[in-house]
Amino acid sequence: MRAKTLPKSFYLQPTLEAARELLGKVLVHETREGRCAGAIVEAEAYLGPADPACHSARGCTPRTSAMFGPEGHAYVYFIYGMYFCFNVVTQPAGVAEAVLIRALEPLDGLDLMRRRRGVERLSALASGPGKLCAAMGITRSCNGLDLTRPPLWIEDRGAPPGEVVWRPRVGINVATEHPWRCYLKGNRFVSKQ
DNA sequence: TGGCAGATTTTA
DNA sequence: AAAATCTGCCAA
Repeated sequence: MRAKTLPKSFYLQPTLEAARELLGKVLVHETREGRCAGAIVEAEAYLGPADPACHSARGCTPRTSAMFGPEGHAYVYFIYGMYFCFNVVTQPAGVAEAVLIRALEPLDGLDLMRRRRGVERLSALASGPGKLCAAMGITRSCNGLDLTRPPLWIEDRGAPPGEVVWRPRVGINVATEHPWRCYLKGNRFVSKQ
């Protein structure tokens, strides 16, 4: 089956549904170093100002402005002094919700991903939000990019995603009671089962 | 295999 | 001061 880039309209759906629909889709990044890609196997929904764990709950700031922008664009932020996290904006400009991509199954450009990470094991390359950004070469400069075209986009390669489970989100200290993290059951590339 | 400390810098 | 994290080290 030929790969199809997800159209902008894909991102305009309730954020929880977008998170589930993103599982199995393929994130691709092209840089001077080469091209790499991975299938999304784990994601978390962040549901705007009413969700205290969502960055937009503290208003629009220079850091979070991309989440307040149009759907289908990237929201990338820097965390813990050394990692980046990659999100997909899922609502129109002014409605600040997003899906955090938490883990990928590496598909293309495996050597490049290994080099960037300094790790050999395939299952350790992108099994976490910080790891996948390092492996894919996603940094500050990707913040706000339109995900419907190069150099950073998401495509559908027609693979059946598999069984989806919902669990509480990880790495947060508030609103931990909601099962807004979804992943492919039993998948070895997920950050935490 | 699981828990914990340390790394490191941006943000409000 | 805390952060939507990761790694290495230690114990069991």
